[in-house]
Amino acid sequence: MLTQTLNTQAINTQVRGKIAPAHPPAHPVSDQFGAITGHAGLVATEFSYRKDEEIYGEDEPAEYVYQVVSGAVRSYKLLSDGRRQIGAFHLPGDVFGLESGPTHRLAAEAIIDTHVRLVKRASLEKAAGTDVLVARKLWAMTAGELRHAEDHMLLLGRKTAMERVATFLLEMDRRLAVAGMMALPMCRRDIGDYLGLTLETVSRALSQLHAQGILGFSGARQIVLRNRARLHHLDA
Amino acid sequence: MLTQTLNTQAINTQVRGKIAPAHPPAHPVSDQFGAITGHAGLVATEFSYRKDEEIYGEDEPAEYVYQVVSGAVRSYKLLSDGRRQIGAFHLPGDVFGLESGPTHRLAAEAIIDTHVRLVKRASLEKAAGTDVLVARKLWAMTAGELRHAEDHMLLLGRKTAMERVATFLLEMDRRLAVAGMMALPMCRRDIGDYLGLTLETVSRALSQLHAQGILGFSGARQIVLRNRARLHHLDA
DNA sequence: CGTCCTATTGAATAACTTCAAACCCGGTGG
DNA sequence: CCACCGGGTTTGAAGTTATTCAATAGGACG
Repeated sequence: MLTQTLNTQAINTQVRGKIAPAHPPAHPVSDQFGAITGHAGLVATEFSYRKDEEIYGEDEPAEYVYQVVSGAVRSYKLLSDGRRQIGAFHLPGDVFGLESGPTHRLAAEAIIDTHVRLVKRASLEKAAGTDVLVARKLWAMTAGELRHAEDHMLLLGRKTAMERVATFLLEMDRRLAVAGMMALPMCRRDIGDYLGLTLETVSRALSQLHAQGILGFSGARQIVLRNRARLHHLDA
Repeated sequence: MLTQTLNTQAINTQVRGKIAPAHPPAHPVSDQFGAITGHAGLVATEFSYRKDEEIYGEDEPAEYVYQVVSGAVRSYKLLSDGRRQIGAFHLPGDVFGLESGPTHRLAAEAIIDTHVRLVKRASLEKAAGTDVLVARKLWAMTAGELRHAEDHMLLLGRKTAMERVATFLLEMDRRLAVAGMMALPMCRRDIGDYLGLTLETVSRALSQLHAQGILGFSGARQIVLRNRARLHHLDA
């Protein structure tokens, strides 16, 4: 597939190794899969998805649990008329698709060409049934997702457009900044659908932050934060 | 305390029994505490909170896990300037305050006079460490909260005011309707802070639904749904 | 070097909020 | 028993924020 070779980020990561991107995120990834697979001797498979390819659909049976090796994934829900709410972005190291019940409650798509590792949900269930530490880890991962969702409800329900964009920039800075610069894998529409805004409103907020010198661009998706303190202040 | 006897809902439930309200909600409550305490022989204490009393604060150590016996509880986050997002309402039978980590990430307050049962978090942790079924149940409860949060993100990020109110009414109808009527324990401001709207917008939406004959009032907080199909249609 | 997709910017519009006043009802006290 | 509070709710009018519709600009890639 030529499309894969078009994405330099995916190539680089794949060439370098199994999981860790070239520059490990500041965020504590600590190999969440390893904590499980190491313990229970589970078999992890690798797989790739092309840009915009669906990984699983909403309400599909949850057969696998995934970890992003390289690339990026969006998890989302749709309304009948096409309005979309992205609940989370999954970046290298992140686990996604983990369910306690039988089905995926959000759909997942690759934002860019993406490599994942995956294990069968059933084998995790089995491991959790015999190993209390595995069970504890699964709970902790779901609880981590819940915390993010709770923070995001506050953003969606009560923050202004500028506050939402500021929060987003700080989150992405924390999760994927390399040498003070972040390479956003997602487009403005994705950001808008994550923040409950239109793509135009996101663009206007970013332009305003740029005009105030709070951030710098080198291409629309390459952003440098020049003043995190002011961004925190805008975050409310 | 006279205040307690003023709330008929609380009285009725307390008189009838420990947990189940007179008319069990369609929603599967199935005594979530019992599934744990029965298994591990944990000691549950009872406690009461008066209207608007704080049960725990945001970021407080999570010492207990609670179950509503009667009354109602709101879980919420605040921004520094006082804007509030209610993440969930907890009604009789619901478990709340369950954390995988060390602290409560939302604050909780009694909406009306409320009775709870509670168990020490540490004893649950201990039980989960020896009994895989308990561990599995705790995970499932957190996963249930996550599902609700994911649905609510869609509402907060992408639904219109009318759609939000319609969703709210259907949720409350499902969870606390008795003989086709629901007695809302919370005020319009609470509803607004749950739906990411102002109390005035909530009131206007309810008035409009009333004018269209979709619901009936007998007092501002006693609502009868007269046409669930049309409400579902408005929900998008 | 052109093409296509994405992003930016502008202007008009719509939805919701804000501010304000009136109303309603449950509870209190005369 | 009734009048009166007072918090909560409804309704109205003006204002604000974000959306929508439209056009231009920018970049990556062939």
